[in-house]
Amino acid sequence: MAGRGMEMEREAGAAGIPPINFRSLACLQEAARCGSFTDAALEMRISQPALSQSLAELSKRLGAPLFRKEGRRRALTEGGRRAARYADRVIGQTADLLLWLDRWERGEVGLLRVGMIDTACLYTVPAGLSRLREEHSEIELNLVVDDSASLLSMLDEYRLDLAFTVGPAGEGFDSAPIAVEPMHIYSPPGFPPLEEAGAAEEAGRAAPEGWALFPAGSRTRRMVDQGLVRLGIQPRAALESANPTVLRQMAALGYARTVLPRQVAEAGAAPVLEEGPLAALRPVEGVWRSADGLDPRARRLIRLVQRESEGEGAPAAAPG
Amino acid sequence: MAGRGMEMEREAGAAGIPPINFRSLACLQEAARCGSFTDAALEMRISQPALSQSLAELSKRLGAPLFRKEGRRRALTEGGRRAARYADRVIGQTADLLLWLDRWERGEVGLLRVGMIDTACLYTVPAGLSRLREEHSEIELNLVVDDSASLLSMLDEYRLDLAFTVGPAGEGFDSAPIAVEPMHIYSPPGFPPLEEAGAAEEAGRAAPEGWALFPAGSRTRRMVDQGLVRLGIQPRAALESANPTVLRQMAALGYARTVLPRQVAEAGAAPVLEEGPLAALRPVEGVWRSADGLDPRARRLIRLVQRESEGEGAPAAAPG
DNA sequence: TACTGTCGATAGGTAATACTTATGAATAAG
DNA sequence: CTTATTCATAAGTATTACCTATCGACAGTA
Repeated sequence: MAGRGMEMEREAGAAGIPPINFRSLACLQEAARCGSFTDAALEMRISQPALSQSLAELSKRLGAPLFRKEGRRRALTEGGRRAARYADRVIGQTADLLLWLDRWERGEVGLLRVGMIDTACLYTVPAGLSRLREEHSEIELNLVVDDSASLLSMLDEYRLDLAFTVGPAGEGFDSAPIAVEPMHIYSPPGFPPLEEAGAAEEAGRAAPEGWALFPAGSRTRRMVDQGLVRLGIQPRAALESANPTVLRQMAALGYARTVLPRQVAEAGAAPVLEEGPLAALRPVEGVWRSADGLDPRARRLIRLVQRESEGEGAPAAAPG
Repeated sequence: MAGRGMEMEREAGAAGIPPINFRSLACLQEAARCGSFTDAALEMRISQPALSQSLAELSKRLGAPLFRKEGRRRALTEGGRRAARYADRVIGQTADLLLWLDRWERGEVGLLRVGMIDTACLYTVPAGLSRLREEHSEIELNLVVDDSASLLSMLDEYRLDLAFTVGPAGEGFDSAPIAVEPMHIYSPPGFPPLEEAGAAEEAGRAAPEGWALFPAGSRTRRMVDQGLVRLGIQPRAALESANPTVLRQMAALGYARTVLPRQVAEAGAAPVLEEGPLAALRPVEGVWRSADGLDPRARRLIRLVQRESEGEGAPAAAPG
């Protein structure tokens, strides 16, 4: 007893299912259809003995005779007919699975879990999402709106396949550029000019007007703060919200200055806010785990979002 | 290019179905259930590398990744989940098939096509048939009533699995004894005694009374004719019918003498016929093609028929 | 930081399978 | 009786499945 080490005793392999090969099921199917082993073998492009042996093996493994001799031909027994119907079903289901998997690989079906920041959800992505639903209604969408940091951790925990966040994404992620949003300072009408505000700070007096800003610690807030510093402004946050619409509303009501992507600021019915200088250029990216590569459905969405926002933001480079 | 002769070009093997092995589906099923390759391999009683490779092969053949790396473990992809559900279905159906085939082999389910001659249907077999339907309601019965010769040719043409006929069955058939029916001459009350009839024949006069007999050419008729000859009788057939009830009725109405199995003759409400001498011993047998062996369902039926008719006919020997 | 245990992948080798061609036996047809 | 057809068997090779041994990656821990 040389060779194949037999340390492991094998008794009830798997669930008692014998090692049936799909080819033998296809053989049975063909043989049942053709009514002849020879023809079935021709049809399957294997030799007649191969088919013959395959069916003999199958019969042995199923533990029942599938054919009986009838003249020099072989005819299905009742068990054989049943097994053939079973083979039809199984092969049909397999073909279905293969078809689905193929379409899945191509990104035509399946689940796509997308996270996005508010402005992406409000302005950048929805046109692309609509197109995706039009063109690929069989892609099931799960949407999450949150801030960039949360989205990235969800991505990392495999709770998302794709996130539209403020770049750069960082270690372990790949990304495709989607848009660059210019963020300007917006003031309510009648507010004192910005110069004066800066001068007040310099003179050691408290600036009279507060700011409505993204939450401290958020990516956007960091960019905005840096931009304002470059402009010589040290803003006092009178209100913080992750919701840019809230910020605009506060500014529009005259409570505070704010810094917003232009799209948000201009979204109101009337242009109630006065656009000040550019404070930051906020890059929005489509982000995914580099370890797993870009999900085909996500790739489709990114392409559609880029196409829909063409000319609006940055010139989009093709993803992944 | 030595070895394996490759005369046959292979292109689209079967229906494009790759050679998937059921073991690999069971591997997928277990891996999905356990959430760990190692545990799944233990569960399946194969080595971890075997399972790992089996899944890699499966993935390759299905043409889609089934798992993704998640830490040092592997987690199902969406395609993997779908494939796992598919594996569940297929393995379930296979288990069902195996179960059915097993019960089929044991003769507990399936189709049984039985042919029988009139008297068998009327007296010999029905008790056993009832028992079979009681004990094995999942055996589907197809019944045919015809004469022995027709039944045997149906048997030969694979249109029956079992026939109860007048023996002996002959070449290519096996049989089990069921009963031996004594066939007597039965005369209507008031008919001239048999001696006179025989004497009339001898004297060259036409016998005044005719006979109601089984059809010329039938097995039973041949036996009856021989029996009557041995009794010195050359019967004139006034009426022929394959239906023994018809023969009895004709005799009961006083039109003719007849030769019937005693069961048939005594079946009428009142004993209107007078039993004469024994003309033949008709053996009834359960018959099947020797080439295919006795169908398990047929075996069950034969046993039940023999048990039910115990002591009535011949002592029954166990079939095949 | 390095040590250590766990999980899965890879390498090398053997057994089991699946297929090939060549040929034989049984049946059907001329 | 001869010939053709259909499937089974035999002998040999390629492919597949599985084993043991070992490695690399990761996570927990000192």
